[in-house]
Amino acid sequence: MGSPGKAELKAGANPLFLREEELRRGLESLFYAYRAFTAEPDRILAEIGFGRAHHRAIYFIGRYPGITVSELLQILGITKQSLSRVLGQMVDQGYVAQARGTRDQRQRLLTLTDKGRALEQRLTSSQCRLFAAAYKTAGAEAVAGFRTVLAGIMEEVDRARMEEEHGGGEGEERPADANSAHTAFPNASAPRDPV
Amino acid sequence: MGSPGKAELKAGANPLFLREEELRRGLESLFYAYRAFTAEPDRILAEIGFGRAHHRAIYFIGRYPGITVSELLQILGITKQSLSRVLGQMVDQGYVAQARGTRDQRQRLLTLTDKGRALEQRLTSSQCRLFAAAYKTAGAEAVAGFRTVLAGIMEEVDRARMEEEHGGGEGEERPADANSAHTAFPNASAPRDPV
DNA sequence: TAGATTAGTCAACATGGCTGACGTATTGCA
DNA sequence: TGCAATACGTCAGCCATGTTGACTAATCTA
Repeated sequence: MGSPGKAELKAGANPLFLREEELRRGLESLFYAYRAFTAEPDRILAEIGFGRAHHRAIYFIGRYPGITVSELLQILGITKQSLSRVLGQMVDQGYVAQARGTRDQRQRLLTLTDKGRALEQRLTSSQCRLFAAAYKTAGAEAVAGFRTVLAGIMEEVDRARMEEEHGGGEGEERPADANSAHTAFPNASAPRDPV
Repeated sequence: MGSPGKAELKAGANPLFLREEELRRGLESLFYAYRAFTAEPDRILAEIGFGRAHHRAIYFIGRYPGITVSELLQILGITKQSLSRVLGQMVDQGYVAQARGTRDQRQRLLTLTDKGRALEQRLTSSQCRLFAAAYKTAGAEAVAGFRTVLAGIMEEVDRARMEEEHGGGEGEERPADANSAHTAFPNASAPRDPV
């Protein structure tokens, strides 16, 4: 505020200026919130020599047990070389287990070990605490708005994946043990868009 | 969902499971949204050999014209060595101008040049478009909730800075030209917490 | 005047992205 | 049956951006 270059925009109660102000506060909020969101996990991970990339992988493996490598790559949006670096460490150190797919033996179905699940829980519960506190203060209505706006910001692919998962099995019609013929990844059963 | 290790949690309509599901969807939404939020600026920046670190610096210099280096460091939460790398490039290439402080000649007050302002506008308007579309779809009420929850997630320091700035001068009682005796950074006039 | 503060610098290192090029096992189709 | 496509892994190297530590110079302030 007080930017000399935008003086003409802020003169009076210019609605364009107000709109940009409003939007800028949104951008900044997202920036600051995301930083807080990653801060505590980063500290936990640093204790064991891991980084944020490990967190992402371990989170989504815990989220979709039996997920294949290529499905995980799609979610993370990184190259297999980048993933392999962190995945290799997590397998070596006993956080992640790999099993050959039964339907397709080329696949490596990824699951968390007990050790991995413990770490994942520690990381996620830390972030959940942060969110739960914010949710409690903000109220249910604000939370609904929060999720709606985030859904509007994210890419359609990601929104679709979340919706598909949500809309999908509420109960047990999809048993997701690691060696079943399908994987737990929502989009996996029918590979509609080949990578 | 379908995690074998949480089978006991998801049996029936366990409220704890539902709560964790709800929270996890929040975590994922933030992750996906933040990625979309940075995607387009990253592409623009890559054109001119800049990265996300440049974006952050140029954004906040545009936001707080006349900001000092140490104030910018506080906002960004990085080391001066990290900042100096990107700041040096931006000064060299004529995106950012430095002026000695008049009150304190040790300070370097940072402002954007016309070239810098043009880039900043290009980056910000890209993000603003994304937000504006999401806001429009979600509605004003959702937007309020969005901002409330983000405020609850971010660190108090950042929340305070945003509030202070917002609550502060609506009009012109704080002329923020680069060589004035104070800086445009909200917390700058009274250094309440020494770094 | 002494010490604190602001800013800048050099060097070295870690993380986590990337590209490109290969190798291997397996699958699926013509 | 045989070959192309697929899934996965790996080696090598590059780049951006964060870190620590040490040190200099200018300037302000008690």
